[in-house]
Amino acid sequence: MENRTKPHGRPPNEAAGAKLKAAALRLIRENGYSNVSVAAIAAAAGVARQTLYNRWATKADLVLEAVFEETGRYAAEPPSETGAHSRDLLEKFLTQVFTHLAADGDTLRALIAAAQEDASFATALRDRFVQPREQIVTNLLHRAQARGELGKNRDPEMLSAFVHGAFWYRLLNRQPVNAALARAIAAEVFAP
Amino acid sequence: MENRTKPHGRPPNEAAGAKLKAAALRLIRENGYSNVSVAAIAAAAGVARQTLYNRWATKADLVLEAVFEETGRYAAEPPSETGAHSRDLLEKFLTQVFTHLAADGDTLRALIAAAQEDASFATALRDRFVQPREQIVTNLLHRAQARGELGKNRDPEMLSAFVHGAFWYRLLNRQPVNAALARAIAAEVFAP
DNA sequence: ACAGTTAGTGGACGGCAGTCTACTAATCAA
DNA sequence: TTGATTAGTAGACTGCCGTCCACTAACTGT
Repeated sequence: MENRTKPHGRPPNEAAGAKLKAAALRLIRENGYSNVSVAAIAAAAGVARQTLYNRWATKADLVLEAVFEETGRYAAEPPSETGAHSRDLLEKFLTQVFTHLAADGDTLRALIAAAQEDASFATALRDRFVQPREQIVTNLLHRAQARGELGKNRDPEMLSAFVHGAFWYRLLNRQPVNAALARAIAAEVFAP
Repeated sequence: MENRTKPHGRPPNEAAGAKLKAAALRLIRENGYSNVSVAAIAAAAGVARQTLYNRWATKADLVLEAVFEETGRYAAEPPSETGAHSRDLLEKFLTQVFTHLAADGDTLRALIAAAQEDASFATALRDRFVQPREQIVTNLLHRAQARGELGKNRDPEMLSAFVHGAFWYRLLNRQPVNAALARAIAAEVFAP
């Protein structure tokens, strides 16, 4: 039911939202997530603090949206077509994710941490970020199984959890998350 | 170089530390980690806030020590001896860890979150909690490989990251971490 | 007994998050 | 033009964290 009741009142200043997202990303990349206060973001955007809270409930929600707009598109490409081996498709996909994460790995760590203290933000993070990526890998593994590149006795859901789990485990323990890890994960998943 | 200079001055009140740990565990289990303030813990222990800060730098450090004293011993048992298959040893070990974690799963999530915002606490958590458990599994997998229960082409370090990663991934995404997961993990690691 | 040293207490302080309120600004409908 | 409605601004307010300080308490060596 489209609630198109043509709202009255002063229209939101779209530029303010954009400036807030830009300021948040810039400040956080410069100083680290926990060293940037909501007040500092609002000040850098030239906007009142309340204007930020009019759009997002917490700093985490703002940053999630800002990061998502920058990197969210990339991982949306499902690698399927060609005749390449599924192992290589998986490695390529993971390498892409890890590469685009290089600039914001610390920020993602902070967002995962924020999700532990805020159930509704956890849902948002899961819906927008975690689930889609998990689904891509699960689909890839199912296809691999159908093509006979993965044993029929393997469990694609569990393996997908292994893959993302290894990624999270490395990330949250401040260990390198790079192309070498992508290669090692893909090799182990498809180890004969 | 043992610094045994027999310190002068008023001796620390050992009971205060114990009361603080007990109060912290009790309050957190009742109300959740983030709903318990340092002031509340100190008040419940009948002690000044500064006394808490004399012993621990943050709430996270206090809680880590309190949880560690309760559950830290359990996972220290390395399952090796018998003639059982390594798959079953792994499942048994994971079931033990998950079971003893049942009461404090939310607390562990909060500690992992705290580690993302505090590098020195991250080190403490890793040294006391994460590393030892990872080592146990890695050793188990190496033994399995030596016994021929795991293919020579498999990578025990990567598999260990898979195991703990799957655990973290489930825990941090608020999904069940129970005996069924232990069974599924062990089955997948040793899938032929 | 007394000086030196360390611990515990109560309270002040600055910084931050998130809420709220009074006021001003922009838009639509009648 | 006027009233209703919504957005933005500035600032107050509460609750929390972590630090700091002045004062008191307990212990050791001389």
